[in-house]
Amino acid sequence: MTINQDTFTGEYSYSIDAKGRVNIPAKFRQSLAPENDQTFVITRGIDLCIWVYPLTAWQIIEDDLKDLSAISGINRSFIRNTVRYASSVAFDKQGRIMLSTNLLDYAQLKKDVLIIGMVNKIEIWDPNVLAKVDKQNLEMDSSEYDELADKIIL
Amino acid sequence: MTINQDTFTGEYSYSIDAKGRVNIPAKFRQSLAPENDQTFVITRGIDLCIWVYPLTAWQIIEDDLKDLSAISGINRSFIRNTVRYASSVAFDKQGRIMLSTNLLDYAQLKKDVLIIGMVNKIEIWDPNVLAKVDKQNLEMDSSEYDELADKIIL
DNA sequence: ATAGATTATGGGTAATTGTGGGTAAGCAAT
DNA sequence: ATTGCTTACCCACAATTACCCATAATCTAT
Repeated sequence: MTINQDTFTGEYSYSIDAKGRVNIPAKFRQSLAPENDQTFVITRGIDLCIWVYPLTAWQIIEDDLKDLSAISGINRSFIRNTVRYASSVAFDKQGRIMLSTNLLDYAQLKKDVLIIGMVNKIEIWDPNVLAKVDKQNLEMDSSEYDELADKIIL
Repeated sequence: MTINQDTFTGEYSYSIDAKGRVNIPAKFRQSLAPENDQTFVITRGIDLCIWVYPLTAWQIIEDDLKDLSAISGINRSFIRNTVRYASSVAFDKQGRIMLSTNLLDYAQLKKDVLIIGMVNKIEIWDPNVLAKVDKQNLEMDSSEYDELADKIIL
């Protein structure tokens, strides 16, 4: 049973094969709405990871970007960096997608990867890189964190 | 007769079988509202235990998380840490759910477990770990406890 | 107290999943 | 056109998971 259409949770460890393919966890594939045509959009994350969106979710992001004024320099560079590395990929019969060397290099991916559901998108991490980021976050000021936790009652 | 839909009380002792399955107490299953489709969401607790939510309760948490913008770094790490270890599981014809090795390790579960109703969610504990936590709490200053007593009238 | 139903737990089998590799089709450069 | 390289589409297999049935223990109601 899936939680919701086009939403993803959980952490899975997978491996990239010699051809640069990774499996998308079966649970994630099953929760992908049929309108997406078994297609994701992959791009650079803000963190050192790869972001994976359902196709239709990405289309909405594109529409939002269109509304940003191009006069602001910040807007232009934000648009450029978000869209620049994005490409759509359908998964094959075994449920795998191909990752470009560009994205592999950016996220410093070798063989083993962690795939993490981030509710509306998916992240693909190198385990060591993520561990480092986790550690940094722990050392950060936690007051903002507590504020968030106050709003979202577990 | 159940007290309320999607609320859980009481303590039960169960065992995990060789395949990593635990039975959800019949009383808990019966009080689970039909909208949940016999499905729970299991994740790491803040304490060293597993938290088990009714599906619909978890969906509310997810919806709140969806409203957080991924541009803020603190939001990203909050979402990641909240959702990372969560996955949905439906119980089988015998009323059991499967626990991932990740969660089993985190909660230090061996064979025997204690399943405790926590009103809106369920906790799964290793008996020894829980005993240790109970003991620590007893040794703590009881002033906070008294504050709570003001708010909730038993 | 007894019979019948329900519940907890164990195990067998079929289906799914993750992973590896093969081969043909497309593309670029010579 | 030919060569070399990359990508798309198959097939294969081991391991895991889902689904079914069985049995013993416990509970329920008369």
